[in-house]
Amino acid sequence: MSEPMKKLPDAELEVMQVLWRLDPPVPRAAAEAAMAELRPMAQTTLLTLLSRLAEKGFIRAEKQGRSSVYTPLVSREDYQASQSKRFVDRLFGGSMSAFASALTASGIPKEDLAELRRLLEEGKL
Amino acid sequence: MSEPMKKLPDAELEVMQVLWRLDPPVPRAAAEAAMAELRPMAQTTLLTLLSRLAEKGFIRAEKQGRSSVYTPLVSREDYQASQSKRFVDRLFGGSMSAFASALTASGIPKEDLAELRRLLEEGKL
DNA sequence: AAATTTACTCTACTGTTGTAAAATAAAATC
DNA sequence: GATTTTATTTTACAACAGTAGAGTAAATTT
Repeated sequence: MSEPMKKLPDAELEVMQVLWRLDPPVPRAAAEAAMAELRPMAQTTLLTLLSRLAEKGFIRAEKQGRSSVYTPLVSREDYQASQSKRFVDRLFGGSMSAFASALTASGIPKEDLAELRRLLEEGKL
Repeated sequence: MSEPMKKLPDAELEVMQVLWRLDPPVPRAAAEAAMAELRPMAQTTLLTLLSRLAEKGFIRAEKQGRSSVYTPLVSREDYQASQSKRFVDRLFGGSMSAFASALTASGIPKEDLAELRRLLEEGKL
């Protein structure tokens, strides 16, 4: 599902991650606070990124009183799924053996990979 | 291993993929031919990308007679491993359950995911 | 209502990426 | 040795990305 979804630039993805974590619609102040504790960013920078995300159709911005609230239009799950496909295709040409090797050598803790394996089992495979 | 490895832009990664497939050192003409059958690209565009990769330390360029040959300095495996870590961290915050869900919903064939699971098992986990 | 604060939008600037023509240099051919 | 071909480097340039100051408009405070 949703393969032709554009990859977001790093800074925009960070903003999406913040929005996804909060209850929509997310007031500007809440987004600002959450972003601030993630990393320092000028208010206007955040606003620019929110505008760009809205232009791209990833979020909707609405005036709520005098300030704005933001609602993700693309779910985190859909985005993660589409980017996972993209990642496996682009980097491994779809090769699962290459992918598995990379994960094993990635520095991701063995316990985590074991958990991933378990989850893949449970997940109807 | 090798977490602090910079992500390559799409076009440069395509060139690396081509180089990785061939026996090093790769003559310019061979790279050109391999790239051409992957997708159309002006010769000078390829040369620009090779220069940029050399600047970044991903490959070494040497004069062999009148033309150049190129040798990857970063292995495909190392790059794939570092980017896998980066991907899981950035997109899933390290959450294996989110990662597993995304893979399941990604459109990657179930057989492939089953194979991945199997490979993770074999891979000492 | 003047001054201040708040909340955005506009404008801007630097670096990166994708792309390739133009310029240069060296070698091969006429 | 003059000309053409080949190989690479330079230059170029638009779009995108990261960042944030300046400007503007509306609301709040004095």
